[in-house]
Amino acid sequence: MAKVLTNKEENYSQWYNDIVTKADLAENSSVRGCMVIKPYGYAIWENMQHILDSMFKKTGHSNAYFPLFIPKSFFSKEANHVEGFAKECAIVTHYRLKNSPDGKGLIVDESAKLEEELIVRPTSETIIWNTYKNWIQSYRDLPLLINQWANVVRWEMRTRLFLRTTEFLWQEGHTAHATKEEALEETNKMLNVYAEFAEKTLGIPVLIGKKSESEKFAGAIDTYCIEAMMQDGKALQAGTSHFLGQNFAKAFDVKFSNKDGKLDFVWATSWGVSTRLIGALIMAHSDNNGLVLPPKIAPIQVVIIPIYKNEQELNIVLNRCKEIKEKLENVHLTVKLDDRDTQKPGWKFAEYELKGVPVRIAVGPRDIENGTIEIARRDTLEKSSIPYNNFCTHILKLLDDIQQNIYNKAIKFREQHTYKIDSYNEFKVAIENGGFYLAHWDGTPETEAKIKEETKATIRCIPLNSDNEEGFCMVTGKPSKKRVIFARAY
RNA sequence: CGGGGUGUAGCACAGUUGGCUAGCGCGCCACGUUCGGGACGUGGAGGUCGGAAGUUCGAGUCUUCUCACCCCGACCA
Repeated sequence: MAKVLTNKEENYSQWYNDIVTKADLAENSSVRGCMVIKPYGYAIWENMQHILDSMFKKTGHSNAYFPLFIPKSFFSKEANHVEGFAKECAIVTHYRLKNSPDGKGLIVDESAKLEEELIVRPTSETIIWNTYKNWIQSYRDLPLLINQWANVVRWEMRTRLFLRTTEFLWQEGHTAHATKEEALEETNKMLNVYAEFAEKTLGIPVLIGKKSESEKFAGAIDTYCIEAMMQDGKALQAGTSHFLGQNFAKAFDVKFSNKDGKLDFVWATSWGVSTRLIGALIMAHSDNNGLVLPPKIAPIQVVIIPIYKNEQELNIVLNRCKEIKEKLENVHLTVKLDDRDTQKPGWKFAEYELKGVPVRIAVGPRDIENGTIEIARRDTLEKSSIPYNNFCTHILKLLDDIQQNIYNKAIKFREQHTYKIDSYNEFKVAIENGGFYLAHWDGTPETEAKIKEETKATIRCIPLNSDNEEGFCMVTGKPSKKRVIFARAY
């Protein structure tokens, strides 16, 4: 087979880019730092949307939509928030163009300058809280549980397909609560929704934890996150859930009357995941033959490829293929029958491997004769021949196996690349090979900054699900109550 | 914004100290043989060599300017 992908071990970035482009997920657009998501890539995103949406509905959330543009003044009402985002905003200053006097195209009409500039949202806290102010008067209006599916723009210096683009798609939940406890519970609940989605649907094991002060969201009291390990040993933040305290309520003056008739500021949370999850999916599971998709998220779960030499064989084989397709669709699988006569079977095999389709069925004259079908699973690349009778049950079980196996493989990889470490000198050497390092830290931003500067590693999170352990900071030797996770990150 | 690099066919590239009609591979089109792991043969189409100016008898090649993109840093879901 012709080599189509860069070897993962040779050049991880190139391998990643190859998969994104060759599996037909996305490409760079001519617009600076922006990405065109192609139909196959978008289908993955749509599946994520559907599954997440149903999880949000179950937890009582509703979808709504807020404006793309945020007046600059809204944006600067929360001090930490503005500081965090000011450096990466796209700003609308004018609303009209005119013909250039020299006849060479269009220029900005200076007379159409906006009185107040509009910011293209990098996140919607400000516009949403400005709106919530009018929606909330009483404890009877709470909790307010809203989610938005939207695009946002962050003017990043360097971009990478799916992982960091100037414009990206995401969902952002913004909730308002009467009490601190309830808001904290919401923060935690949504973090767990994300963790469950990552693990059960995407097959990506994640660590749940809290961000350090320097890594937390601009404007949050606490930021919680799910962190995943990619196959080069680097960490990827796959989702965040923020406890915003009363920061935004105070900035936008959102008060409500409680049951005792007293005025109080509401408590807030926000949480989001983005198209970055597609990048996570690629980097967590793919191999040198291309993408490997967990069945639950795959746009095509089973592909059927007919094999034939002449028209007579084609008729027989194609009839069998159509039967197979119908039976699989009856058990609610997404099936594609690729009966194009413009590509040959070998080409199609390679193509669907590149695209990560979990199960491939091939049917040829030999199978018709023997009463079998050939099935190949993408995760292990194993092929086998099974009887045509009752193949549906077999496929359903196989898809479950694949879903589970992909997750098991990923968690095994993470375990093999997670280390407890106590010596900073050893850490400096070991971090070069990637991986997660559980180490003691004295809790100060200074030490964190020193480690980042010297090793490019950051604290990914302070894990929530691990036991306390007395120890001493690997850098300063000061006492520590718990190990935190260090890694290099995307 | 600093440091480095690249612009030649849809993609990936070669093109010598300036020289004749600008090339290879993949892909594309046609025909034939093939079709159970990205088939092969023969023929064919496709280029203002990123842009502008300059040097020269002559520029893909040299000079200046300019634009775009990529990589490394700072920033970040």
